[in-house]
Amino acid sequence: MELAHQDNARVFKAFCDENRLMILQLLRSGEKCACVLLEKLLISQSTLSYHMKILCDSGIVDSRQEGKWTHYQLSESGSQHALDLLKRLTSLDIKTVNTNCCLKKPSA
Amino acid sequence: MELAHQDNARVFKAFCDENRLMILQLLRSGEKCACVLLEKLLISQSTLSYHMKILCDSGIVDSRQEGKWTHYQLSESGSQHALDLLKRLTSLDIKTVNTNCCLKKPSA
DNA sequence: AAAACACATTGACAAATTTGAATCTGACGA
DNA sequence: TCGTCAGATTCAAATTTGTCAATGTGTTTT
Repeated sequence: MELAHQDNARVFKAFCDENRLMILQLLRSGEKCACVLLEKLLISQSTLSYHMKILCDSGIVDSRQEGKWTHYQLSESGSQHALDLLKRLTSLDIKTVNTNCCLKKPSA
Repeated sequence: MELAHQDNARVFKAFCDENRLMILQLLRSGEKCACVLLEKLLISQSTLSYHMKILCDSGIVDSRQEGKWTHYQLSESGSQHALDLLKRLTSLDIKTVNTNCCLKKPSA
């Protein structure tokens, strides 16, 4: 288990860019289409598109097409997955706890 | 509130590199000194030191000096902070929900 | 005191990420 | 059908990140 470090890293890439955090903040108030996001951010249209792709790929955001508009919203399942993952990555694993380390010199 | 996107992004940088995820995984079994981590990873000593600095700066890992050894362990408070942050970043903000968007043309 | 050790820091380079201008695609609207 | 609009994609440039060799700093050992 737990070998998918590459996939796990991708999930958190969603959260380590300032612009993406601003986008998420905007989505906290509900579904938004790209044009609304664009007018609230100081970035170009192609840059927004680039970030939305990363957010969707990470599973944190869902997109919905409606005519020529694309609507984005926070994904509940994606967020839950990220939370579960984060919890797992930072919790002690009782079964394997072992603090033997170099400061305990072999007394042999 | 919530203007510290730069600081928030720093927290999640801890989790978006494969080597750092492997390091966290190793720390799940308890406190480890740098030399133990080094022998389990295929990276140079300076690279390990670079990653440990990022992990400590993000608050996810604490370090403790003991003689010439440095011991690292998961920070419970740092992890909790990351969890709280993630929860906040991905939850709907009931107070400001507003899905008015461009597809609803003004009927004026 | 001198040598060895553990780890941090610096510098240089490679690789990945972020950016906007230009272009492409598909969906309306006239 | 043609022109326009929303947004994705491509491309090249700029920036950031990750890496290791070399060196620095502080500690322990001899």
